Amino acid sequence: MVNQKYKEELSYELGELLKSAERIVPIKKGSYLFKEGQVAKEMYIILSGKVQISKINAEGNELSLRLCKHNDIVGELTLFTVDPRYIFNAKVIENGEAAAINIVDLEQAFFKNSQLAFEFLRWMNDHIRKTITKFRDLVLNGKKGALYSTIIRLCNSYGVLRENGIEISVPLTNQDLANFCGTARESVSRMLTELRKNHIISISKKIITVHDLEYLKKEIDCENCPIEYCNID
Amino acid sequence: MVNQKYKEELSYELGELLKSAERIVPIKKGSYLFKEGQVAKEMYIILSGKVQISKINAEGNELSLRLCKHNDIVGELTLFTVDPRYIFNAKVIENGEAAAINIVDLEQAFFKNSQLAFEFLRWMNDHIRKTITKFRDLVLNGKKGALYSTIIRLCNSYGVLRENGIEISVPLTNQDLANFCGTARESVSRMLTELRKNHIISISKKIITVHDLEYLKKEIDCENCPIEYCNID
DNA sequence: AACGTTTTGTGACAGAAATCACGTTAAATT
DNA sequence: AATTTAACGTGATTTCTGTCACAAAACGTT
Repeated sequence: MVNQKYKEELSYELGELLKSAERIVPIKKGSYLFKEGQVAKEMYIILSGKVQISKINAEGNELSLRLCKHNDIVGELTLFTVDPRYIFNAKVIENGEAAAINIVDLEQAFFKNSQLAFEFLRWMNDHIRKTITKFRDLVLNGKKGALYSTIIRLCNSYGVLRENGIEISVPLTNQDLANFCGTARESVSRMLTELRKNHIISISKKIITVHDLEYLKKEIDCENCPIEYCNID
Repeated sequence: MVNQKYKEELSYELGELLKSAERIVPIKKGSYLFKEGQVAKEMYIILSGKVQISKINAEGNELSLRLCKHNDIVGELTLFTVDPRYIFNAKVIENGEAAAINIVDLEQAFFKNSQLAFEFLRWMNDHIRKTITKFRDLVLNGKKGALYSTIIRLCNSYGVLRENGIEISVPLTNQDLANFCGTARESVSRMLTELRKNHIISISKKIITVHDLEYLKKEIDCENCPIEYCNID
């Protein structure tokens, strides 16, 4: 049974899920929780630290899909498959711990415990909704729309309110942002320069502070959808 | 209780789901099963006919997300939400019938019946995996990649083997294809012209026949993922 | 068959975005 | 502090994609 120290901080649903957890693994910056193609035996709940989910294509371009933190579930897409293999890379970008849940056990737990299955269904539903709205932004509004949408989502997931705006509390290089947008590093650099020039954002030590979130939202016809669907987790 | 005539054709999982169905509704070409923003009371299983799921943005551009047929589930994203509203449009493009499932009843059914919840979880998991791979193709390989990926998926969902190739058994205009790719109609027209010139495809009466699927797959570095994840449903 | 409507193909052009190149700045390491 | 490495900014150029315009073709209807 798993260490109890995180239990209180978890939502009820995750608490239920965590009862199935086998062990806690430490995660170290730079290492991978799992890599594409590996046989999948476990799904993870991030307890602390940060993990980036990404996919690398044949030309070597990396597409980042999620940036996960405390209470996020990763490796969930391997459930219910005949030959379970991870289809993405999970790179640790900040030290922490993750609870590992054996997927065979979990599938059985779902079967026995409809409360658990129900909560996971709810999570899955939110997750797919989030995924679709995220990609819609990437596809429909060009590269500028992709970047602005990414910044808005980062604010919703990692924003800390400061007197001069919202600070995104994760250091991100231009290349990191480019990977989230499916765009070139140089294009991101140019767009960020323009945003700075117009005092929409400012950047210091790879930390972005957004001074005018409304501007970004207006530019991409943001519908102000609920924050549960508009984040980068 | 629902009409029995379709039961035999359904997979086991859908059969289970269908037990919760309340009524069968006829669907007529040109009408909408539901529209974005409407209060959602029902989820549907398509029994026959075809339904296109799409989203229209502020500028009036339409992005098509799915093209659904027999045994596909639509309207599923409204489950488990506090103020359930449809977030997409479901336009009927071929006459048929759909089984309507009350979402409140269904949520209760999931809670009571873990078998049912389990099967639906499996479906959701496949669905999100499919969604991610689809959008990845749209984002990473440019507009040509988006079109080729869409054609490959259409083959997997609606392809009929002919002596000269795979016939996509749904009439599609260039605009329809453009909507699936998030691209301009004229761009699609040009790309299709080029594919025809190179004898990769041919088109007759809005029906595309693919003569060289391998060419399309090679161009977008297709990994030959399982057909369950590479379709347009 | 004649008509109106929708769809298609294509040229011309403009704007967006990727790529290449390279000097500068910032960060990490010794 | 000095040195190496990584990240950034930006001009120049090329490629890709969208937009506009319009004629031709296909389709549906009477």
